[in-house]
Amino acid sequence: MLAFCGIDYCSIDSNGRVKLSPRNLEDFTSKGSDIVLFCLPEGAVAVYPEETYLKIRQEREIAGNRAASSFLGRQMLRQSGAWTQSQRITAQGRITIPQAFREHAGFGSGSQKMVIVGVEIGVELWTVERWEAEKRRMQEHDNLKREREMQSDLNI
Amino acid sequence: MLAFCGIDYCSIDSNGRVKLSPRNLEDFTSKGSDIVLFCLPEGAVAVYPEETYLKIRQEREIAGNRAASSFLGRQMLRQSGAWTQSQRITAQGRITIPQAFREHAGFGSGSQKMVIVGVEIGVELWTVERWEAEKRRMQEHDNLKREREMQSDLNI
DNA sequence: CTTGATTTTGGAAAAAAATGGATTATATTG
DNA sequence: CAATATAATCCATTTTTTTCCAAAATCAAG
Repeated sequence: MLAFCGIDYCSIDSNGRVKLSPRNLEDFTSKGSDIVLFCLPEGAVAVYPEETYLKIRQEREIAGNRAASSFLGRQMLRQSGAWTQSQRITAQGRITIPQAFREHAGFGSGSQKMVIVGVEIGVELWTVERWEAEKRRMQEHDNLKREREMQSDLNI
Repeated sequence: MLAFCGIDYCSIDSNGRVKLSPRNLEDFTSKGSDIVLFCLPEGAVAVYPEETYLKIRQEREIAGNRAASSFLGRQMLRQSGAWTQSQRITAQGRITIPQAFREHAGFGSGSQKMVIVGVEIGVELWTVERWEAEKRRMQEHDNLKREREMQSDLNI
């Protein structure tokens, strides 16, 4: 079975809680129920199993211990610290998105529809509008790429 | 579980006291309840566990051990001396920000809303306004980065 | 050195928010 | 169309946060 695939339309309640589909739940719990929420610059919230996140985190490890004594170093720490939070999936299969993360991803204060997108190594939470926009953006990019490939095939 | 992560909206009272969230409190107390307050040039106050701060300071010392025999050396000592203060977290999980530090970070005299930002090795205290500005600055940087990446994908 | 005033500190009570669970609604499958 | 499974809403309980008050400590003036 492929893990973390497909798209779910579901809802986030006024307390920021999201119920995972049984399929996604299973994918998470098979790696332990510790997860990491991470605000993506794209304007969505990513959810990874903790062990997966730790690997990602290592790849962009900060050089040396000088981190806290320079502007850039502090900014990097701030970036990854502020927009990351670990959590545990509840007994009812729900996760709670913290206030600041909800704002980042464009979720209002009431309960509303949203989209959970599987991204193979975890899932991403999007508002319906932003997901639609992202889909369009990806398609445009692909179209451009197609044209380039066709063009360069002619030039050989 | 990741330490010192996430963002908390909370408040500072008219005496400069801030209540830490249980999550952050736990992260501090696991390293002993001695902490160091440090005014950042970014216009916020950083809070590190004492042992973490000592490491940061050591790194800085290596860079310049001219100490008290030059203008620059004295200025560095003055800088870290004046804008650093050690303290202990109270039994109620509160810390008190000294008057001078409050002014540095832009906190007025009354009680007001503020933001506690996790930075992996400690936390930072920001006024709401300054944190919003800092967020925008980081986001702009990310937007530029995204455009570059997309562009270079087309040029392969 | 003593007294009075002001600031700081700790604690408790009230308010707000988050959590868990259960019931109701919706959708899906046979 | 009915039965089952899944999702969403609502409510009660607990936890957390904030405000307020009293006690202690510090400081200043006499």
